[in-house]
Amino acid sequence: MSESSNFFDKCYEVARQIPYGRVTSYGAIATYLAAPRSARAVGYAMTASHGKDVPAHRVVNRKGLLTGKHHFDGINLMQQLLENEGIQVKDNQIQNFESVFWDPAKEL
DNA sequence: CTCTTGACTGAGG
DNA sequence: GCCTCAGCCAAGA
Repeated sequence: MSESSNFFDKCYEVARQIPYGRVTSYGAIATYLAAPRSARAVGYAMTASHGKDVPAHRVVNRKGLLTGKHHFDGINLMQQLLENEGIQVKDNQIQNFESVFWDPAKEL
């Protein structure tokens, strides 16, 4: 119980379903939640995902840029986590983005 | 209720 | 491909 907001919980669930070594975009999650216009709201939910079992480091914007890295404990933490999963990151930009991209609306 | 901010996205030049 | 503008949704003051 105690759901702060159903919308947030939905975002967390999808983020948790992201396979290891893969990433997705805010819009992809929003689309999967039947709210393609709520991409910013998804990012907002990720901001509150701290302390939860949500791999928010696997969620980036549509360009594959680590726009949310500043919200982690360290500026390099997000990139470190991604590289730890075998994802190459260069200057906040995920390399081979479309290869590591995981779309919940299609894969799920 | 109104205004502001934000881990976004798409369209236009 | 890059830069700029506008639209959208959710939470907080």
